[in-house]
Amino acid sequence: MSYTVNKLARISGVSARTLRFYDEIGLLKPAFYGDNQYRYYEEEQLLMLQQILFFRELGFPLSDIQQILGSDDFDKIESLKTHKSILQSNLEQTETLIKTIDKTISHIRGKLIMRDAEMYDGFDPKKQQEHEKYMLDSGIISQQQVDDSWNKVSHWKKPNWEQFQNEGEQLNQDLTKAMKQGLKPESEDTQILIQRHYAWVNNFWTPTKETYIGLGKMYLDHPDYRSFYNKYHPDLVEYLVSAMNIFAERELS
Amino acid sequence: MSYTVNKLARISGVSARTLRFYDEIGLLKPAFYGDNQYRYYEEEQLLMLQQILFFRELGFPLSDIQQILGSDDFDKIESLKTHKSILQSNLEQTETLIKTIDKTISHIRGKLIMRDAEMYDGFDPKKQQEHEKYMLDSGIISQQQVDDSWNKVSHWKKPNWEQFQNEGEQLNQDLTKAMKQGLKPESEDTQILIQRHYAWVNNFWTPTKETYIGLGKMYLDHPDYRSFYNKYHPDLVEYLVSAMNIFAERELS
DNA sequence: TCTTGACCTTGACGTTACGTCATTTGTTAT
DNA sequence: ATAACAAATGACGTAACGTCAAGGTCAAGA
Repeated sequence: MSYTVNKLARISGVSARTLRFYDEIGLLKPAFYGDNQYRYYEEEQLLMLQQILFFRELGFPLSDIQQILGSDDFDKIESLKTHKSILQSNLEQTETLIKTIDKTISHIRGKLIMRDAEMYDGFDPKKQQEHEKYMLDSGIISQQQVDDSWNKVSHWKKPNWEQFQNEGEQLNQDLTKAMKQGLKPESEDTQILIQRHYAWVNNFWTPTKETYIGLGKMYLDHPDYRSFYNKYHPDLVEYLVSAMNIFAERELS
Repeated sequence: MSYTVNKLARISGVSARTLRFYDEIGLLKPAFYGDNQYRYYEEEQLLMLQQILFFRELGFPLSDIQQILGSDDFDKIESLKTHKSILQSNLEQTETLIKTIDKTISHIRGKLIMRDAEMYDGFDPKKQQEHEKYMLDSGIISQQQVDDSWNKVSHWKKPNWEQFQNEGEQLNQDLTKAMKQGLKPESEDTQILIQRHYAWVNNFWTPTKETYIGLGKMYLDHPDYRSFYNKYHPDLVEYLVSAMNIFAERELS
């Protein structure tokens, strides 16, 4: 019962090219060649091949496998031991690489959060921290909420940020338009816009009646926010905040 | 301050060939080429190179590095994440490989111990077990000592075994010679040989006066041992055992 | 000015373990 | 006989450089 290349390839799971290559480098010679130069393998070669594949899966280079299969059991054990220690140092190596990757990811994320924190409202990270401090000190939000908020956005992807910024931009434009049209802050249309504002803020945290009013107060108190909203219209902050107060009284608790 | 290839190579720790290669594949072009075709790099390229090397150490292929360095931080994080998961599956893979190696080592060791157990005294493993049983039953050694003995030899390397066998062979020949010369078992020369026998047995376990005598008794009782020593001389067993008894009485306790 | 030695250049082949053609010859089935 | 299939050889491609080889360039001393 002799196997031809493709038959042996199929039953052993390697390619015919591989068998030809092993023949070429002298790792596994066929049992004999036919008059047609065809390679014919037998059981013995099949067993040999299985040994080869075993060591190959362990990651031994073919040259080592050659020498290992020609050596006795003592030397096999030695080879296995040294190979094992190589694998073990690979393990450690890979573990530190993974740690490095983790550190790099959080580093980049830190940069990104800073950058985006600046981008979405036009304030630089230091000012952002001031605002946080203000909100903490004035009891608008708790430290826990600050942390939750950062955790929330740190998982955001690019599209999230873009959508978030677009929503904010659109909202402010719509508010400006409503104000210019002379709509009262308590008007239904404006309140619908404030509903959108509330939902928008929910991207970070969920204000209560009290803290939503506090947020409005911060808009008024802080020159950074004033100048931000002044880009749309000088009266926009007051308009927005009074509408927010009405919304808070009517809808929040 | 422009660096030439070798200078940049030295300060960055890569080879000049590597820099030329990176230029070739467009990964890191020099700041400019001189009229002499020399490559000149500047700080910017040094920083770039350090980025490249960072990702290279993480195991990224150069083609990926190209694309990563051209992408923004979001995509970098994504690349790092996917690379991390690749590394993690490598970890698992390697761990199972190590386990496989361990299993293979102990498998081969098992075979070896069997084979060597046969080789060193010419008995096959089953008979060896009989002898162990005999020695256990007759109180020559304890189960603990049997285990210790196997543990001892299972760490042996090829040279150990060869030396051990050579020592035994030499000792038996010397004993035969002494016997043929008409030396009495209690003669000093013969007792020195027995001293060697005692030391030889110590390769496995440390007999007491009583157990050393028991071992001699086994040599006499067991046909396997008789036929083993008969290869040297039909009277060798009796000669050896009586010398062992004298040694035990005089030297052991 | 000439030479020397250090430094630079561009090839081009070698490495690992095959994959993937292209081309040709051999076998088998209809 | 002819088509379809199987096997052969040969050669190039892969990744990331290492390692020559052969030849230009630069700074410095004689």
